[in-house]
Amino acid sequence: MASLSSESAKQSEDSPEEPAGVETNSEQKEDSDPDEVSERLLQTFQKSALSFSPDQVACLCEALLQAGNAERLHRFLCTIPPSAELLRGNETLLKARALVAFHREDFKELYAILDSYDFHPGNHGFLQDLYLRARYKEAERSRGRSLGAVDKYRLRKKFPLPKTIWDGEETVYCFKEKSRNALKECYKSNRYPTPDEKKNLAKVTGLSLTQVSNWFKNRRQRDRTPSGTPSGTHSKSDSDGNQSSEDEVHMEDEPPRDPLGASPPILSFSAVPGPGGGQLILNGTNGFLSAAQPLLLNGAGLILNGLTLGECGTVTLSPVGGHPPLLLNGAQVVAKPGPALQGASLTGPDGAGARLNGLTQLVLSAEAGPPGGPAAQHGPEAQGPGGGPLDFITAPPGMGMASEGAGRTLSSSSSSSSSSSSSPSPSAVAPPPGALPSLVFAQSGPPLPSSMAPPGVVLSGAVLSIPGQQGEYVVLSSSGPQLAPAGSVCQVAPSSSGGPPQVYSLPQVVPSIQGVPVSQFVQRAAGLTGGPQGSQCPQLGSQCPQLVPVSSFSSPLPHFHAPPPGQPPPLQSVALGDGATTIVSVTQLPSGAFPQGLSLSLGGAPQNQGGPLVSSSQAPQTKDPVPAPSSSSSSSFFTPAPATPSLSLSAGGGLPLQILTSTPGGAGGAVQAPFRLNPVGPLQSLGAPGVQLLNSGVIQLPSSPGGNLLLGGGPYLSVQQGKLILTIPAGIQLTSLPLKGPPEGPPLPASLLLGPPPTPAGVSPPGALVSSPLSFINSSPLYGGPDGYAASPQPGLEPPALAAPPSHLLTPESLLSLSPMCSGAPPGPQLSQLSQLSQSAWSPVSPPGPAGLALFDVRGGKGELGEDPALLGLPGGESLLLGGTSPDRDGGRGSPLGPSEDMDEDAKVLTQLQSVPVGDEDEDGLGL
DNA sequence: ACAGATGATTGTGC
DNA sequence: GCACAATCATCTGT
Repeated sequence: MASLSSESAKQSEDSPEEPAGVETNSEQKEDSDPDEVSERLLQTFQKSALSFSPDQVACLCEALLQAGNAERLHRFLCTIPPSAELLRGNETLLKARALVAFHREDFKELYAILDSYDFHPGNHGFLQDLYLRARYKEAERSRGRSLGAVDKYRLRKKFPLPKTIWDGEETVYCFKEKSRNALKECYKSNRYPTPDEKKNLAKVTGLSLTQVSNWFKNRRQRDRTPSGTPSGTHSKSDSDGNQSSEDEVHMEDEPPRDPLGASPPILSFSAVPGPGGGQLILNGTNGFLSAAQPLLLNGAGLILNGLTLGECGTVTLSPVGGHPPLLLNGAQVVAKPGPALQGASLTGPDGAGARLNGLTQLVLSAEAGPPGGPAAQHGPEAQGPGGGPLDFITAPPGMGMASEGAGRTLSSSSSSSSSSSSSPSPSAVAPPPGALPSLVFAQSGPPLPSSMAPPGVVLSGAVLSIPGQQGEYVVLSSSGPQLAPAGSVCQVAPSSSGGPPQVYSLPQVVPSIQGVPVSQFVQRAAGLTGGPQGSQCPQLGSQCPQLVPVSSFSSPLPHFHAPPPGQPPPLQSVALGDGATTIVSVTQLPSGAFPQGLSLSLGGAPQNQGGPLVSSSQAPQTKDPVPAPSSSSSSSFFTPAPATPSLSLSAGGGLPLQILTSTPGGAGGAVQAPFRLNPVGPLQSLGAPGVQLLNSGVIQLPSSPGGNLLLGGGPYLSVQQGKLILTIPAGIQLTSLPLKGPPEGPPLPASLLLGPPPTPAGVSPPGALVSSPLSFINSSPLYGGPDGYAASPQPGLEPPALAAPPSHLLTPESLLSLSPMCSGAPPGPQLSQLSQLSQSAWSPVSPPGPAGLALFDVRGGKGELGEDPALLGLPGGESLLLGGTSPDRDGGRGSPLGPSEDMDEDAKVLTQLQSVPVGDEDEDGLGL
């Protein structure tokens, strides 16, 4: 754009007469609005711009400025040769150019313009506003989040207004010192000035009559109320410093501060080196994990690739079984001191320790804290029909959370930011901006299967992940032999190529609990758990609501694999590939019916080039498959088996797990459907081998009000081809713990925003993921997670240990968020998707069930089925599944799940979170 | 028009 | 970045 002007300038240097930038618009038409007139005028003028005198040009600019159409103004300016004559002394033109520069976000140019000329005081207001907005916007960009009042204040301090647009007079608060003095003088003599005196004061001070009146009123109020009465002296001496006189000791205060702070670890992963060798792999460029709470990583192998861990109170990495080590590759870990103390420790197995490769920021600080109070307890509320209190939620910074409050994140990556991220972490090393390093936490032990890249499929344990060669497909499945009622098969075929897809069959996963509805299990679980929490259980017991988001199937089917022939599923296949993302949702049947099997089939679809397709098919029945929302909400559907090779996962009876992914709707819309996991079931152990979540969009893990999320068995997250895959191996428990829920949207650095590397290959080494149970593949960032994740390695292991104290569990607020956030950077196609996705926020919704707690337990292991006492005995008894409902406030897009409840607070939270990130502010004020 | 209460900003210190 | 006090603005009741 600037180019236009420059070009034109060249052409007609001094001769204003040349038709310089003609090119600009040929298009016309546009709004029929009121603006139409101005548009026409503009067009007309543009054609003959040359003939205008500077005054006329200025007039036209003024008109366009008033109209507030930056676009047109820009076009118009392009037609004007930047000749000195025209510009000289033409403030209107400069203003116009400044405005255009602002809209184009060419801040440098804006500042240059503002500095280049001493503007008339009459224009100061406008230009000051422009200047400050530019500063704010710039900061927002670099920080990846919207600015709060304080942030803006600091920026104002940091970047004082240019003298050219400011008289230089100091102002305190809103009033200039001079005005304040005049008011004070008057107040001394007369606390109740007459209207005339007020008018006079207003005139003298430049303030409005209202302001003068308010000032006197407030002044009297302050004099009166506060402490007593300084009456005579009311005047504080003013500037001289006086004010302190009053004692400020007001009350003491502070009720207990947030208990939230101290909570049990929110996120813990533990993998056992079992056969499958539980590994935790976090691989993503965008990935961001932020937890207010401590992070516990316990397990055999941890691989963090490209993830940023932020705000964890504590991070504990302890290798189990001597397994090796942690590999941090380019990952950043920033932990803030948390209340609770688990002593942060980073430990490598054997001492061998973790390896840090690449840029890594590791900051661990541990503090001891009380176990945390349960701040918000779920109490009664937790339950709710729908809503338990959901706690957590994270929104991407960019996303707009209005509230920034929470998010603090590590932003090291932000590029320019002058801001020093001063975080306390000495050790922190800021990664180079651009580089988002891929971080990899790789275990030393098992070699990462990068080699496997080829079509290779790696099966370990229950999970199978295959990175496609070209990233074509990724399949993760874990098998759980046992229960699978329906023989579901997982097939993975490389899609991209037209070639014959290869299909692999994997054992099915069957979560079902012998036909028993999950809800029941839940209850049982509760009962088993007993304990303190038991009390709460009742709520749970009531029935775990199962989330039934969409209309999925109403009738229970035994299990199905194939979709009913007749129905054309609305969405049959989804391509996870960059390009198109679709949503797949697998829902359980509404209460009552549990489908026995669910199958997901992933076909190799051509993602953009290779993206895998995912289709889910369920059996079902009637339902209209598509509730679909107009916009895309998550819908559930069945997909028949795609012709293309596909991978299908089938879960046996009653999986409690829902997976919803939203699609971009195609188009334009904002599709924000998040990916949701709704846990339905209680703790049961499922024989299910694994659960996969594929989500192009956002994954939500709702946390139940009280729950912890336990992941046992080594779930891992992997990002491939831009997708985040969560794989849950055979046995896994998920419990949600409450966290503080700051929305942390971690602001993503720009680079992060981009998300997963475009490369098809994706970040994750394909083979790598072998055994881990849980994988997330995410093309888009993930957001919020459940508060805590605790993973217990294997069934055998005691989850409880990991689990946070019960008390904490309930806290609604705490949530863990996993968020790889993205900001909405729009650019590339992929990006665009991401951005869309990113917008969606996780909203945890409490499960419908009375208690918000649901437990999710998936176990795959062979043999380990169900009944694991351990599992049942989740800490807290509250178990949580991943589930969430979607609170969609957005428009209802559909949150199917949602019956929700009242979301009182949740709502608030959501609101904040949802605010969208990027960009937006601008328009406001400038009126353009 | 003023008193009060209350909400939003601003300014500072840690 | 948070906490807190100082200021201002706005709304309600009298």
